[in-house]
Amino acid sequence: MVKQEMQRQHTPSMEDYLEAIAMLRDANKAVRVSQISRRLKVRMPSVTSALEKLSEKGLVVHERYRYVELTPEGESVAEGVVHRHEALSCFFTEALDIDRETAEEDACKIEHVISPLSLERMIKFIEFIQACPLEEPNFPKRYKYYLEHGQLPEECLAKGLEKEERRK
Amino acid sequence: MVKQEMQRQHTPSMEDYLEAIAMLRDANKAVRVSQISRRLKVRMPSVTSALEKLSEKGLVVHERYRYVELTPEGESVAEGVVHRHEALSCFFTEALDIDRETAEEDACKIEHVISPLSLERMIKFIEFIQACPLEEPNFPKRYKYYLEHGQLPEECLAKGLEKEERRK
DNA sequence: CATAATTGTTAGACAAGGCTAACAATTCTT
DNA sequence: AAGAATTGTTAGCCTTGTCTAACAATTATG
Repeated sequence: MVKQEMQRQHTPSMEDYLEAIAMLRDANKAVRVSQISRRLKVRMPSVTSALEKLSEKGLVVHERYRYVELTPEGESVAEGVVHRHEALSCFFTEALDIDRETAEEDACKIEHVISPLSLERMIKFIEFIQACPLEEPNFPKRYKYYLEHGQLPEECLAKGLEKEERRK
Repeated sequence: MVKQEMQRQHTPSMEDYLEAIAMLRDANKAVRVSQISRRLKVRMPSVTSALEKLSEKGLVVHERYRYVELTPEGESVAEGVVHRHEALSCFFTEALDIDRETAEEDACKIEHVISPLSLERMIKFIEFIQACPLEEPNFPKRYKYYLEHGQLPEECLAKGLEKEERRK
């Protein structure tokens, strides 16, 4: 097998459709064209034509005028997108202390382009700051202080000074 | 003034062209169509037609068969893109310990879609971990340990146990 | 300086992914 | 169950951004 540029299998647009279908199905029961249209803020004809393409690729099942379903393969693609979305949005809210709305917006864009490695590291990062118990006030707390006050909290400054002292 | 969806002014493609022009100019002296073509891995006619569009928008100056220059406005747009790129790539390498190549690739994609807030927070984050001197082994060091070994370093585990003990 | 090599442009094709207008099927309401 | 309301589809158009092929200008070289 020749080593070739492993390029993303599906376009951002197609990923958005798959993700929307998966999430609507999880929330409700049967997925309709109109719902996808509303959720993605595109007109219904755009949905119809996207579904046709996804059908051809074997990712969804859609008979005219009927509900939409994911095939097992479509399911697994959607799962991947949703997973990336959730990891990203969690990283933005938990690690960077971004508001939920902005975090969601950014996740929606970035989920289509981020590398597996970077995603994995963000997940590891969250695990790490959640697991690592060293000191209180701990890392996220000190970080928030820095965000709010534009400078390090007392205990950091103090330690910083100590260090400088020792160096003399 | 009516509140309206503040949408990104320029497409990812246009931003890529502006960024490439700025960086080529910084590296060399005069920017040619062929250089842009090579750097962005698109064919020359694509460059020509992109330059025409950017000209119409007043972002570049380009007379047929001659060098390409940025207008002051093009300059400032390019500066923004380059700034986002550098902040992102720095965040990936410094904060998440990603290799330079992957960091660059991700930065190239994400620079077109990230919100100003998330970008600002990433910058703040880097400043913070670089400035905060609390303990050694410090945060980035402990994080790397976690990456390599899949579990927290000794001193974290110890602290974690202490905590649990106290709770009994 | 004449011609070869390189660089750049034009013209035209094409794919993706949106849209509107018009029509068709389905579902709701009485 | 018949008409009204809703939902979905078809047809066709538009923009963006790429490409190839063919031609034109510029630059380099013997």
